[in-house]
Amino acid sequence: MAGFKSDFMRIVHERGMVHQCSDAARLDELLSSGIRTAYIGFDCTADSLHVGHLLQIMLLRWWQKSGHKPIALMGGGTTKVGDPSGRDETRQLLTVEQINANMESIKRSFSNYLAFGSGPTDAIMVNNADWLDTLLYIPLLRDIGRHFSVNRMLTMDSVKLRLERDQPLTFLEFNYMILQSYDFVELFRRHNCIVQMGGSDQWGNIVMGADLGRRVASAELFALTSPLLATASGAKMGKTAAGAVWLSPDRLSPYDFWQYWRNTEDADVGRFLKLFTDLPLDEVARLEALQGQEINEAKKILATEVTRLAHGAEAAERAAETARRTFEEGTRTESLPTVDMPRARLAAGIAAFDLFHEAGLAASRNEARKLIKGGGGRLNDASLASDTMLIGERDLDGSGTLKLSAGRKRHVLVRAV
RNA sequence: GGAGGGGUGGCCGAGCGGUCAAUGGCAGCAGACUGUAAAUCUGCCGACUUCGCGUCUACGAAGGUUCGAAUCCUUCCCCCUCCA
Repeated sequence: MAGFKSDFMRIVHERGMVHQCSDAARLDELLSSGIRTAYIGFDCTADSLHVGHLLQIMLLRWWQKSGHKPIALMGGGTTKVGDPSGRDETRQLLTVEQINANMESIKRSFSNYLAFGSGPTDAIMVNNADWLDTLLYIPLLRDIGRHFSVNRMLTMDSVKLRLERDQPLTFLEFNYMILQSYDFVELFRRHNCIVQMGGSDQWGNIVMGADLGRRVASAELFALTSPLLATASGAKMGKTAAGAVWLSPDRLSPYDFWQYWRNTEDADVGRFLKLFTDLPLDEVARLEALQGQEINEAKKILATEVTRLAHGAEAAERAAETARRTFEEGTRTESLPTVDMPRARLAAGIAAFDLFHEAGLAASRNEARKLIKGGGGRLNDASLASDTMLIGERDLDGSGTLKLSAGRKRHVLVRAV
């Protein structure tokens, strides 16, 4: 691992972003002798990327910062097939409309991480539907299919694991790796792209693409994968009560995104700083050495840095400030999530459990009751004794708002209008 | 096409005529302890509710038997295994 000549290989290895690389020495050589192009493919299965994609995006970011050209490939075509990797069940088929809508929505997330344009190291975005949609079956079989050994395909983890676990695998999904391989070759032909990166579960698919490139285009192609991430206590990255940690602000507010990182386990702080921020390694070393309560400073920096990349500096500062005022000063801030409530209803009084439900702190009235009965409901920072207690105008502060909390971390302002 | 096995709450997995809204584990939420951490302990964990051992919806789908079915029967759908 030591002794890489190229910035990219040195940086991503130092930061622990690499799981496997097909020929690290040769790739290092190529990267130190000119501008190279790499791509990562992103499925359009949801309308937002999430934390699980972040490491891949950071790889592209370092690729570009190291003086090379990144391609973000949108899987407009491959999503119609569905990647069987790492799944026991067939993905639900999405309609073309859904896929296109998802793709449009996902595109926006990249702008903060990559500089797009037409210069030599500017990032570009392409859609594999552009070439996959019009493929003809027989020509594809004759030109590409003959290079694929079913024997070998059956040994690929994505296929093998399904079969070993007696889970069904459709022919449709079986074809995914062929299309992904085709993508790699197509991007080599169109953009002289020589590297495909991705998560470690993509290793097999990527290597197949590299092999195909060698056979049909005499291309020297490389695979580089990132490790599968879990938190120190073993949970998969990026899951919270509300589901995935989305990168789109429409799905998850910058404040909640910031909070996700602020709540990182102690043992993960250093690793996450290396993986998900641009901070120099000596700074990371200093932060992760902090002990006890002091490591909270490192978590705040982590949260703000990651949020800055995802949502911009302004949103990150605002989230940090909101959190500081809320948690450290215990004061109320306008920037907490706010729900409007007609003044007339407050004047009449609203049962506590109703208000918690309507404010979005509980999924149902029942859940709100249980939350409050269990001692987790707070009004203006004071614990609520009864779930049926009426909340009304007298609980408003000078500016006409009151604060509800579910537990210590989730807060909502209710504003009389 | 034939024979056998199976489809249970977010996931895994018990139940196999009533006491089943359904054991247990995981995940999740809340409380205690803390540092907005981890670990640990405690409570909650289908919806509604006049909060009551009340009502409704749920055990692949549709019918049926029964006072009563997740549990039995029939048909259908889907999955797995073996045979052809």
